Formats: sequence, structure tokens, C-alpha cells
Amino acid sequence: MPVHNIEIAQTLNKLADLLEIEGANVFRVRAYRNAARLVESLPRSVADMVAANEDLAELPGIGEALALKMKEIVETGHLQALEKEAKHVPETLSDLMKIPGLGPKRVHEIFEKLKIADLKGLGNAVRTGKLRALAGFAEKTEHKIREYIERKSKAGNRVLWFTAEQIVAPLLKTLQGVKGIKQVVPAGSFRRRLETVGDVDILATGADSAEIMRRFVEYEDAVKVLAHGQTRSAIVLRSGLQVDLRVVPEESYGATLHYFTGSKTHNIAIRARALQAGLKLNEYGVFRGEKRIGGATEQEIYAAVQLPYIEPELRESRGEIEAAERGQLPKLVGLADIRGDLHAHSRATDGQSTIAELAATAQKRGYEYLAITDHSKHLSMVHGLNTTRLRQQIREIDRLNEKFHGFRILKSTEVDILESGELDLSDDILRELDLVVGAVHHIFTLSRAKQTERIIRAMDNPYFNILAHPSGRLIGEREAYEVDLERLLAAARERGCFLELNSHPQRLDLNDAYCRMAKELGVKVAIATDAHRPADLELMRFGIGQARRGWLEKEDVLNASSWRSLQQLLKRSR
DNA sequence: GCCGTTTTCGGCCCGACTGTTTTCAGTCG
Repeated sequence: MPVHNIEIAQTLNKLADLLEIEGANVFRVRAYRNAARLVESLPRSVADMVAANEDLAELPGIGEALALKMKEIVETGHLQALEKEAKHVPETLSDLMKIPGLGPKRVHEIFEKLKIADLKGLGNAVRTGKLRALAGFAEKTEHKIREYIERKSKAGNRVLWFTAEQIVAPLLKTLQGVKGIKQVVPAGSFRRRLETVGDVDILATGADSAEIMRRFVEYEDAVKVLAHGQTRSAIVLRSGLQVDLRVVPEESYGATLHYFTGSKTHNIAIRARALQAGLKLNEYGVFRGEKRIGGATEQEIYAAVQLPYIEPELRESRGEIEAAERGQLPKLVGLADIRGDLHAHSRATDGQSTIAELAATAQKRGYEYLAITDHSKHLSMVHGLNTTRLRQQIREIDRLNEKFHGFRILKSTEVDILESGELDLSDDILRELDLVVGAVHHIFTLSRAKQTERIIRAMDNPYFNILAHPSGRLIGEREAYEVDLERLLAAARERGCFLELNSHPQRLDLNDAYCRMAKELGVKVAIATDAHRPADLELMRFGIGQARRGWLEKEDVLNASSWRSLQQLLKRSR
């Protein structure tokens, strides 16, 4: 089974962690991390590239040494350099590095002084007060560690939807290759596009169920077979993700798909409706008495209970059945509705490509516009733009725009919202831009009231248009900062501002509930990728998935507007 | 580790914040 890009990235990151804990050259460590990031966001599979005999060293930031290591991971599933390193410092130390506030130095200290190498041991050390005895460790650090461990245990083994997709895609492809197979489709929370997925249910129909099952349990990526039957089998993949496969007769396909897509509460409500209509609904079909009256498609299920088809993303028992009864189901936004991207970084700050490259890719996607939103000067670590450099960029964009036809690069910024709520750039320069995106990048720890005030103050600036990644969360890693999003939405409506739905799979910020609140309040949402390289423009589909869970329609999405109407919407004082 | 119109050595992003301290190391982005 080909090794997934994400596994290569994890291996390289782990090696970087261990080297860093050992105090290796920081630039060497950075080279590994850069490589990991590159691999993670690569649109192609490294395994495919190796199979095609392509030279990995031609990738930016990859030299001979890293190319060899990546090839080794692809071909053997292991990395000797990592195993060698693990002899000096235990691999599990890399888990400790993920705790906010713990870096290589402190993890090293914990290992050296307390001989602790994993999360469990660290948790014990916190409880018994051993950690506190170490110089440089006190109350706050303890608290952070406790919080992290608690969150971890609650989250269980869930992986990002994005990660699940990468892991499951080749399995689906394998199954599609089985002779006589008709349909193969993932159900469950994966189909409903939840942000994270605990396990994956796959549904298949086909002539030879035994053969489908055989291929499934013999899948190269499976490390464990939990069950192997005619209709149901279950395996655990190398990544730890559990996958269930059900093979059903074609006449039951719709009923089973509906049943296994869930959510549970949605299913219960639909079954109750069936009961009221004198029908019985189960995973095999819809029945009146003994007679099957439907179940081959999901449409038949909904038709049997006199409802229009309800999209999987809506099936959460959040009013979708009532809306369906009233004929008021949203016509969910799709990727094809998107006319442009409103958040992207160029090489001028922390992006990796030129404005022209980003723009060319955006145009190829069929977009009408792309906003270049490089960071502002306060983010000095990424060489944020000051007025002079932003003005140069404005001129560069003006020149570039002359070369594009039917496409427009928008002059913009992702300006830092300072602690006071003031923006990091003066009105004099903001005035010259097509739109202004604002974001909080530091001081996450203000009280809820103060953080909310800070952002509303930023929106008071007449040039402010879009609040980027409004909650600041990183799924599974960093909680959202304390902020009253409902008040922010109300403030945005009053001022003619908008909120972003950041499409990065680890952000998906706004979440579905606030997307829906935005819609109800009449605040349009900008679904944007925060691209740092042309390939990142593809991340749009993850934002679309989240938007659909938030009931958003084309009309609710700022960048589903043509440039002409977008221009009107962005007019506050310009 | 990578990279190169300063090209095979010697740079490589670095300032702000946090939590711990009594002046700063470590972490973050």
C-alpha cells in the first residue's frame, strides 16, 4: 500500500522534534519541518512520484538528503535516521512537544531530570507535584498541561476530515477496482462532513460480496481485521483509523446509506415520521406491512415520508425536517458557485509564490478575482508589510492587472488587529486597497468582553471589511480565544462588515453553528483559503463542506458574488 | 538540512509574548 503524504510528513516532523530536543542545528530542524509542510500540502502523492521515478530533489526545499529519506519512507515504511535518533531520545517525546508552552528545551529538561517520556508519565508528574519541583515549571505550565491532557482524552482518536479523506481515498479506489462492484461510498460522519471523524463507514453494492470483502480485509494498509463477514467487515488501518465496510443488495442501498449516514437523531425523527404514515423504515428498506415499497435510493426514503431529499450535511436534527416540511430547505452552496478567493499570501510575507503565480492558478480555477492579503508590519516574524512595501505591492498589482483579462487581482491586506482594536496600518494606505481583511494574531488571552470590544473597535474602522479566522481555533490543537461571536456578527451587520470562513482543514473557522447564525443575521460569509501557495487554493472545498453544514446558500456567501456586486458590498466609505 | 547573479561556504526571519523569574530563557508564529 502506498504510503500517504501525511505519514511522510508525520515521520519528518517527528524526526525534527527529536533532533530539536537533542539540540541539533536549528536550520537542519527547520529543513525537516519545511519538507514536512511541503509534503502535507502537495497536490500529488509522493508515492506516485517515486513510482514514476521523478526526482524529489526538484521540489523546493528538498535536496539530495531529504529526497533519499522520503524515498526510503515510501519504499520501506520506515526511516532509519528516525530509528537511530529514537535510541537517544524516546519517540514519544514528540507527543510532549505538542503541548502548548512546551518546546524542545523544556521537554529535554523533563526527560533528563524526571525520566518522563510520554503524556501519561507527565500527567502523573503533574498530579504528584514532581513537575513543579523542576526549576522553571510552575502553576501556569501545570495548568496548561492538565488542560491539554484532558482535551486529548476527550477528543479520543478522531482525525481531521481532511486526514480521513487522504487515508480513505486509496481504499475506495481499491474497492472500485473489484470486479462486478457497483457502488462504493463512504457514509457516517465522513459523509456529513463533520470537522473530525472517529471512524469511517463504507457502503458497497456488487455482485460478488465475498470477493469485495476479501479485497477489503486483505487491503495492504490494514494492520488488523476486527471482523470479516459476508455483509460486514471491519479493519484498522496503519493510521489507527477504523473502517467498516458493509455490502448490501442493490434494492437496500438507499435505506442502508441513509441509516449509516445518520445522524442518529435525524434517523430517529425520520423513522418516527414513517411510523406515523403507517410504514416501517429500517436499514433494508421502507415497508408497508410485509411489502417493500422503497429503499433502493435515499430519494425513495424521503419520498416515502413525504419529504424532499435532505442533503447529508443537514442531517443533524437542527430543524432540517421542519424546513423540509415547509419546502424551505436551503439550496446549499457548492464549489461551482465560488467566483474568487479573498485571502491569500504571497512571497512578500509568509507565502511561497509570487502574486502572478497565485493569480494565474486562481484564473485557471475559473475565478474572477483573487485578493492578495499579505500580513502587516506587526507580524514582523513573517516580514509583514509596512506602508512603503504595501504601496509597492499596490503598484505591482496594478501592473499585473493590465496583463490579465477577465480576471482581477484585488489589492488587500491581512492587517493585524492590535490590542487596542486599532489596525496595524493607517487609514491613508487602507484607503488605497480594494478590501481590508483584519485578524487577531496575538494576545489571545484577553477576557471575553475585552477581546470582543477589541474586534468591534477594529470593525469601527471605516475601511475594515472582513474578519479573518474569527475564533482563532486550531482543531485538536488550540481552543478558540474567548470572544462573543454573536456580538461580533451583530456588530458586523451594523457596520456592513463580513466574517470569514477560513477553509484550512485545521481551522474551518467559523464553525457550522456560527455560519448558520451569520445567515440568520444576514451577515455574508467570505469562504477563503488563506492560501500560502497556488496549490492551497484547492482548500476551498473544505470551506464549502463546512459552509454547507452551516446551511449557507450562494446568496449567503460574499465571494459567490461577481466582482461588480462584490465591489458594491465592500463599499463602506471607499 | 537547503541553497546559490554574494554560488560549494556561510547564511538561513526574528520580534513579541509568556511565565518564570528578579533580568531572562523559552516559546510562538
